[in-house]
Amino acid sequence: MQVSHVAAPVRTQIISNLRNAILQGHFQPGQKLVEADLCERLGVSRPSVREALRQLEAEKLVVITPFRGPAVAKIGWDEASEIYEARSLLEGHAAYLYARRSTAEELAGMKAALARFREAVLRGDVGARLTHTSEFYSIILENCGNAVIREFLGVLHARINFLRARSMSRVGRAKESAAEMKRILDALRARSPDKARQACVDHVKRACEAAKATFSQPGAKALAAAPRRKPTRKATRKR
Amino acid sequence: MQVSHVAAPVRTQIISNLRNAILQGHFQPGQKLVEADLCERLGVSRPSVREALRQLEAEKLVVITPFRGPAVAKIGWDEASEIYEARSLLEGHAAYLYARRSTAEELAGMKAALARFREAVLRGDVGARLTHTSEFYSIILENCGNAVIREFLGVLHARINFLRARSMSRVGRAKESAAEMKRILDALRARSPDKARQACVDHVKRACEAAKATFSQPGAKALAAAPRRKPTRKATRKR
DNA sequence: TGACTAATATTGTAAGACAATTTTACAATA
DNA sequence: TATTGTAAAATTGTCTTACAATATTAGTCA
Repeated sequence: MQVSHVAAPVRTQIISNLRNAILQGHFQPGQKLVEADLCERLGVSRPSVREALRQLEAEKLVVITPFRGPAVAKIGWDEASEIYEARSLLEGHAAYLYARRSTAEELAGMKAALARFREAVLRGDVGARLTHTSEFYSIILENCGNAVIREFLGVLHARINFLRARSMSRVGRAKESAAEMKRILDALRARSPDKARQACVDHVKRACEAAKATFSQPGAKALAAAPRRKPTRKATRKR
Repeated sequence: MQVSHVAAPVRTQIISNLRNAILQGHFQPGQKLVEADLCERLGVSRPSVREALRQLEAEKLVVITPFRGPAVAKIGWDEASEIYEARSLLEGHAAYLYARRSTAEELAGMKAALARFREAVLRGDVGARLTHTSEFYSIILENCGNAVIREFLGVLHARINFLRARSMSRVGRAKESAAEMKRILDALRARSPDKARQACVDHVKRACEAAKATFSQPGAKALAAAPRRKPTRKATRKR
């Protein structure tokens, strides 16, 4: 047999590195990603970097404009709104499906994740809040029985990650969030698909509203700004 | 003559070519895609081909196994079933959204597409059936107001394209399909979001059942199987 | 026949090169 | 000064070549 464990190909690591860097906000939305820079920073060749960037482009985390190169995807409220809508639909359905399939162990795991989340709220640890929210949700997604939906949601979560971080950093929203998660868990315990869906939809709706609020608040400017392209002069170069 | 809009990077064309070739069944599911072959056939370099393959991998049309290379994605019934489930959810919601936004022109366009579809059914033109079904649906998707949902559905349609072609090739299913599309159109004309959603969900459900039938029928074997290695021997020169 | 080893094919990754294009810097002009 | 046009620099798109790592095939031997 194949001993495997050859570890991930370089390209895979590049993808992980860049994705994490983007999700953790080490790159600002809209920031240009110069290929040569990435090569040097990661110590890999340009073809490898380019292949990785294609993949991230497909995930919508990176936008590549011909001859202008790749940049971290920038998201406006209109697009974020669409994402929340799709998320609501898919996440609600995942919970609907999962309500009939949950096991005691899994529910215990969700309870534990929720407890850790509450703890993080009290502790004021924003990063941990996101981590434990993800733990909570991933139990639903991993076991809902539909990998297609799970993967779509993974992509959507990544795209609005920075919004989640922003709204989750407010204690009020975090506490609300905990209550909503509790309702989801209760519906799952009751094995009620419809209630689980509704609880999820409600949760996403609240999260959406919280995220929307951050779009018109101080501190959001850095993310929303930078719409400046060329002032007025456009095509004049046909030479 | 530089016609401005050069905007056609080689890679983009490679992606289109390969995607079309896969969707039109020029490559069998499971078939290996040897990079050197593709380079020669398309007259491009290996890095370009590899970048294109990454993108198609992200769309799930191609599966790349480390050190074994890319192959056309093969889909089993379990996975297809998940896709139909997600499609039902998203397509239903798209119709729900669109019911409130439709214009007279668009509805006329859908009517025309449906007429062309019926014609294709009578004519026995399987290719045209798919084309016009897509026309019909794309009007809904393009105007439903949610690009995220639209793009997801585009990916899902591509993944089960061959199933649609298979089930659509049966006159019985095609006629049924026309009736279901008519119901969708009627619901849209009535501007009834809930009815539109239901009509779409029903349509997808029937399509799913029809597709399932083809999985256990003669003729399906060629698609499910394909463990055959191509004894092709093309590379044997220059060293 | 079956297992083991060598030969071959293919992929993963790197490095270098060059044309196409954008971006920036700078000079010229009103 | 502000604006416009041009040249230089930077960056991307693509190709070529190269080689190590791995998988696949062929061949050998018992």
